[in-house]
Amino acid sequence: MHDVLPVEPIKATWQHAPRWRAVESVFRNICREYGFREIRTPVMEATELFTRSVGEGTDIVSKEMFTFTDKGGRSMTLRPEGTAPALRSYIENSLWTDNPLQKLYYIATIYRYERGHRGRYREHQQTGVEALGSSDPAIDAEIISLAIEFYNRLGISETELRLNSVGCPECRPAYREALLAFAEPLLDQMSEDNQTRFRINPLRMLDSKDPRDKSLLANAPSIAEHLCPDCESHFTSLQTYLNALDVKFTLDSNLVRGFDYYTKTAFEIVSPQLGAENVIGGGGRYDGLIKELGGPATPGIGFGIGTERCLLVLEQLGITLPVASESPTAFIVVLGEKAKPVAVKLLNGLRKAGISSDIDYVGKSLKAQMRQADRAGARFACLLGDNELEKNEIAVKPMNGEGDQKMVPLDTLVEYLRSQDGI
RNA sequence: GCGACCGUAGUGAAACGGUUAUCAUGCCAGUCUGUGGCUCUGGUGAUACGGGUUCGAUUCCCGUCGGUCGCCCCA
Repeated sequence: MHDVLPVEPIKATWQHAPRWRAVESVFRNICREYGFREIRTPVMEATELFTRSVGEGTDIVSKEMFTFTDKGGRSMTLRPEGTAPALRSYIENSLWTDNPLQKLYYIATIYRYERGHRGRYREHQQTGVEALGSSDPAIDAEIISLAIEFYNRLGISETELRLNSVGCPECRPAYREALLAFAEPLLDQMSEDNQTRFRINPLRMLDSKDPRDKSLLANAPSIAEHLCPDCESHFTSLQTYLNALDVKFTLDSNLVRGFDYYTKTAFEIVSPQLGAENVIGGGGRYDGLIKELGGPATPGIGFGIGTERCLLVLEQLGITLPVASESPTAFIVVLGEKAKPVAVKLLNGLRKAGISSDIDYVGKSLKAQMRQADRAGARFACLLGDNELEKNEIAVKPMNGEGDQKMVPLDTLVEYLRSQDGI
């Protein structure tokens, strides 16, 4: 876990709130342009939601959930992923009655109980989208191109999109059998992990990074050869759409993702800028999941993007996204007890007029107040002391060499500041 | 869940087992009796926590907590 600060840390410059806002803002804009609308769901859900959707045999459910019992004796879990909560909400609120196709996006904090290191955190943020109600491969392409466009707008152009089809309940069992038959005689030569996978989740054997496993399984049957006609044509069609959108991809028949609910399309996007944790986004189709969770039989597809990992890539690339200034236009410098109430009232007037402004509340000296105005990046320091009070004026000093200090009548300060360029 | 390494002012870094724990930066004040940035001066502020070894522990050992990096897996 980590803090995201208003000041930029020296070592981890990505833990800086303005950078997060910039990334989120790019994501929101793209989602709006692509016709996705925001959904917000609670950070915690009934544990059963995740055990049923993500799958009992997955690492996430078996060892990575933040689970606890609430005062009513119910088992609750901090969401370890974004899809299941969105679908739960879709079902509970019968969103399909609003429109048979729901295109949703979220920016959510995700929790996974695991050992952290660079790029992997127990608490992290994912931005994601879900399109519910369409089995058209064109929407798979839209979702994928949305993700690619997001990276491009951030300035992350060097990415690799890996694509696969993991089949469906029609064709996967046959493939599974073929794979088991191929692997069984080799089992005692494989890694311990893969021997476990053989029993729990055979497809994951393909994803092993162990060199022994890789060579043993090099000639294993490929899912591509076992797809049913429906999955086959969906996959082919998706590739046609991606080509039409000029989205480059690499077919990877070993790509198996860590959720049990995926059907047909599965993809992930990796960045060469990162080390061990190089996946900056991933997703897939989950045509059986909504029904499984108690809703109508409805196809769906979505992805999640790791905000922290994107920020790490940006840091690696030395990219700083433009952010709106947080500096005030005016900083009121107060001298003496008499001026304070006048200054406070003035400050309120400036703010009501939409002019960002600030003042000291810790009894700083004149010099310190000037320094604070400077460090805050204020465009004008407005000095109010006994001399000014006598004449009902205020001294307005530009901080960036925009001319000389001027005496301005108190009741025209708003007008004066507004008349300055750029305000 | 497994393994390796690391925890010193707010931040970033120093300190053969031995004076008052050093430096930079930040912050406060003075230099400038009513004017920011640049000087110079002063002040502020730290050994994660709990045990142990030792005449003496920031330093060595154990535990807890936290962090970093691998494995696994994922964003």
